[in-house]
Amino acid sequence: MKATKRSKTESEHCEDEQKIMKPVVSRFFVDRLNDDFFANVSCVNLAKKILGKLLCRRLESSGEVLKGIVVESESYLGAEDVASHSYKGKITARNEPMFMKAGTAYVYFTYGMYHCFNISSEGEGSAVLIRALQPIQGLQTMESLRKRFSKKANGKPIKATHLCNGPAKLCIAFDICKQTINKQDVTCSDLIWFENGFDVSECDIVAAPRIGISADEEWKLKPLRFYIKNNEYVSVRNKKEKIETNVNLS
DNA sequence: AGGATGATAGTCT
DNA sequence: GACTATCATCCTG
Repeated sequence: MKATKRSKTESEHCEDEQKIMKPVVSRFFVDRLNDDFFANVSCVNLAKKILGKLLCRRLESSGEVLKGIVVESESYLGAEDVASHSYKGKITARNEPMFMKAGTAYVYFTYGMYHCFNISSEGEGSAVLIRALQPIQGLQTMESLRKRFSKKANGKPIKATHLCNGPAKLCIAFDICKQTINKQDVTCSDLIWFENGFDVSECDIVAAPRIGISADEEWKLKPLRFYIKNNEYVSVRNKKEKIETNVNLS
């Protein structure tokens, strides 16, 4: 295993970020998903069709591009969704990106130390939470970012299946934080974007209840979580799903 | 392989 | 002051 060259503190990292304005290399974006992909699609359908697509992240410090296949997502709807930050149509400083143009990144901070990454969608206050990725490019950097975060620094390697199998884990592995990524437009940002990856047929999409919802019984059970059937990279907590209902796309 | 628990601070009431 | 769209760690088996 090669040694990592990253050893910057958080503050140095942020300084670099402001200094470095690297030219955008067009070949990065040949397969980028644009407004055609994000607009005019319901939140639920966006959550489904983003499965198999590539989440791409260019690190400001090194210019390295990390990539991972989206294998798990969740829909958070607008005013009617008890589990959504936009419940009752409330707009706050935090959830503002949920109300912005479809394709806007919504990064929020939770549990005192973690970030979660969403994409706003059509539908007032709706967004899609990216819950898990199958990493395909830059795994070594992802691993060092994960290890840097959990300062414990026991040298144990992290298995590829455990690198991005959770909403906060993928944010750590992709260096996604509120300060740099929140409100980025993924259709034109050079820090974060999506690319065409693999077409996932409808019969390979599983719908299930969302994770970590404690509020309302009805909304807790709604099948608004989607993942690629039998994929090894979905978040660990949910491999014990008992009910796997195939979804009808249309 | 899986259950229990503590960490830790932004956000909202 | 209460509650997190969670995770790493420390157990048990």
